[in-house]
Amino acid sequence: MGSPLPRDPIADAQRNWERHGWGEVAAPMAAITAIMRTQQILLARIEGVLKPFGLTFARYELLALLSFARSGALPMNKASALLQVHPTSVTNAVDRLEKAALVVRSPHPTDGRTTLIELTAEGRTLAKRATTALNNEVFGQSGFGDDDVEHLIRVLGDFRKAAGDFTD
Amino acid sequence: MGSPLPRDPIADAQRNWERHGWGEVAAPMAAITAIMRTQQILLARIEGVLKPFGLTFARYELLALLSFARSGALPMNKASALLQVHPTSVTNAVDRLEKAALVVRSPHPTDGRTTLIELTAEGRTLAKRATTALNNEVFGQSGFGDDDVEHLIRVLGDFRKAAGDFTD
DNA sequence: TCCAAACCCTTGGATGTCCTAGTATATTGC
DNA sequence: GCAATATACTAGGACATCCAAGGGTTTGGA
Repeated sequence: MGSPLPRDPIADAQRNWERHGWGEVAAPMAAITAIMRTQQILLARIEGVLKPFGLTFARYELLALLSFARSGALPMNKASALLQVHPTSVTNAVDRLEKAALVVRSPHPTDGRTTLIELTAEGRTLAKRATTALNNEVFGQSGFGDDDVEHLIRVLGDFRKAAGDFTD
Repeated sequence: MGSPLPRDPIADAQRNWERHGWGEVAAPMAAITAIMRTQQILLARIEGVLKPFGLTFARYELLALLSFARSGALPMNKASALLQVHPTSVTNAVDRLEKAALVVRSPHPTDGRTTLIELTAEGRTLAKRATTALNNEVFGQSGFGDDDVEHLIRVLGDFRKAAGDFTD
């Protein structure tokens, strides 16, 4: 999107915060802003790897989730809960995946309100290939050291738990 | 969006990765997924605080950036570079901020290609009020410990630098 | 039994992000 | 000096996310 900046804009923001008497919260502000930016970078990498497969991250996540379900199928509301996104986002993703013949919608056997999302054979194959690509090109080269990875998992796990993501 | 899950879905994903022979990259995958989810949570909190001000995070960031510029004005391309977003995203944000009379577009004095974004008095006031709210309600209660904040700033800073965000 | 409340999914709308052009203005190089 | 290249912004389109509403299905209490 652009060439590297001469200075870290987030560090600058932190200095600005301190300069304006908000020193107390300057560091958390910087950390949070860094998380936002890191997410943006990671998402771009992931989308870049998935593009050749005709997938976006949202669709890939759903595909991967289904591929781990014992039966290869999940109710939409279950998928929404596990992916932690709004139900309408799942509807959107399923619409597109279904058009691509990677999943199929089927009625729930006992609950007429519920719709099951089912992986097709092509969907399962594509999920596997996409996962391999992501593992090789993104997760396997994250750039984070092993210790930092462990630390991130712990710190962000605590944060997510405190935010009400899960009980455990 | 939903009640807490009984188990951490990211930890489950990590176990699934290991179970499928991708143990080498399971941890980075979990860390990256956690970053994505954490960003989602933080963004929701921030947007919640900004909503009463009629602002979104994208618009607030631009407003805050301008409020720190010495002259209260910046060329659009400069803003795009500093915020690390696509130029069209800045166009979009400026359109809306201008409709709200928080900024004004003005021609660059010497370069006819460039457009300056200028903070209005209301824009400056609103930026200040919104910043106070964010500091009190989000950054001041991030939930991250001081040590974790320092660690995040360092680790994510290294990551962003390696990703080519800045030279420094 | 039966109706109200709860739940599930979808549609429509608002935002934001990116990409791909297209237009206008500057700079460069011959 | 002028053409070719580079830069700056914007228009249009594809996607994703959320919220608000609406229609169908279940559940539960009177």
